Amino acid sequence: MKQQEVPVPLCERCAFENGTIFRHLSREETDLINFEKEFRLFKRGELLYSEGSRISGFYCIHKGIIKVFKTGLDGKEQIIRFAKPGDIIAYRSVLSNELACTSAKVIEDCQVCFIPSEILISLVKSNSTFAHEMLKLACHELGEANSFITDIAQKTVRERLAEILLLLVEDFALDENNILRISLTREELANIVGTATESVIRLLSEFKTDGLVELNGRKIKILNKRGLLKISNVFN
Amino acid sequence: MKQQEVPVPLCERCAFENGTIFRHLSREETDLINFEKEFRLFKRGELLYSEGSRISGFYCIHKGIIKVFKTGLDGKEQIIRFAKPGDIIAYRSVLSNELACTSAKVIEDCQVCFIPSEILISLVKSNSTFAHEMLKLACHELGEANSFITDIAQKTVRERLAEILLLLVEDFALDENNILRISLTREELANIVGTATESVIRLLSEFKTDGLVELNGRKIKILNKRGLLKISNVFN
DNA sequence: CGGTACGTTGAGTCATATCAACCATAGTGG
DNA sequence: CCACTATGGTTGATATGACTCAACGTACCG
Repeated sequence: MKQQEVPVPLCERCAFENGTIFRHLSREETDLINFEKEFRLFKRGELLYSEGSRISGFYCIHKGIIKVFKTGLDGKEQIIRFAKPGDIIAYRSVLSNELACTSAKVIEDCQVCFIPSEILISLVKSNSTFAHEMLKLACHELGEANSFITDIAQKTVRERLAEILLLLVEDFALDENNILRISLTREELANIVGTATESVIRLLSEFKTDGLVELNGRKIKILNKRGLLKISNVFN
Repeated sequence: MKQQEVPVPLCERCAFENGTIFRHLSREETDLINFEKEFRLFKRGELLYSEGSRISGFYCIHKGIIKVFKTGLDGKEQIIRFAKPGDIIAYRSVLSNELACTSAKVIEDCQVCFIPSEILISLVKSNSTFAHEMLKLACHELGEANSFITDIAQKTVRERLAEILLLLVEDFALDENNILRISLTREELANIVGTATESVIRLLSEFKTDGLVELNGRKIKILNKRGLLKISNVFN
């Protein structure tokens, strides 16, 4: 399919369907974004922006999945979070006016809207409800980052892998066959958990042996959530 | 010294001297805070608020040092950050309207102002510059959290300890004898780095052997910043 | 003077990283 | 159509960083 054949989504509609942050905007404001934004398509593996670069706008995901990661010294990626339809990325650098502290790469083919920095800044200035919602968003993410720090610092790889699997279930849900609706390489899984690829492989096959998951390439079928929860050492 | 003998700081003055976020407020706005705020003293070891509790306001630090931490399952603390004069804490929970995701405990005797939640919310609503500055603050912290995640996930304990020492030098500076102006127990150091107390002790004494630091109880004298930088594997 | 919190050291263990070899798959180009 | 290559997955052997446990020293405090 050629790029021009994919219809450009309207913000007010996408806000409703995907629950974007733009749901707190007036019709005039979403119209402004519709006018100023640039619709882009990206394929798996493509890079949206990379660490250290200056950012001239942020992205609102309409379709697809993106991984946001930092690159360690030896080139090893640490995945910080995923963005899926309705999420925005790169807003951090825009608002703090710093260079990008992460890179973003496509996991699953994407349709995104690119919105210039000025728009975000001016909305924050002119619409106080929107500003508050952005603050809620940033503060919420901060809370999650703090939890993640504690987990990585204190839990074993085994515990973290179980926890991450459950988080992925929360974020991306299971299909009708209980298969996780996000497909990651073993290396990517390792780069979330913060471990070596081989360790993920070994632990996954242990989980399989224990009847917690079923593996078929990148398809992970979740058989026993409760069991994973127990391993992960979280109670919620 | 009795509590009433310590003079209550004025926000407009403290904003100037300590560079608080309130420097972006008008005189009327700081006056409002001065009127509504409650001045409090805390001694080392005292708890300002704790994880899971509902927060009715936030704190602006006038004097002293506070550690902000999460408690892991086995009760082990993970220190997330420190707050020193000019910093505010607990704003995250206020703005996201969530329960506190951290606890805060005094490291060095403190003078703080407690400001009710409503004030912060209303300032965000009414003063767009202030809202933007709060966003910058939150986004900046988010960036730091992301770096920390990557470090903990990828670096060795040795590297992290060296890095943390340098970060502490940045944040709290050295006195005239090159001694770090923050005094932490070995356990607290371990709880920043994310390791066991014994590991910190062993590594510190290695650093001492290698002529990088000099140890005298909790006093840490920094002898060779460049050496620590090299160990920490950061170049900046 | 006993108690409590903190610091230190040694020994043993284990989880996890590293290294190496190998297989499967898919895309590429001649 | 077939080598060729790249990428990802898997497994085993080995090394080791870091944790745990335990004992003991030290210092301050009421």
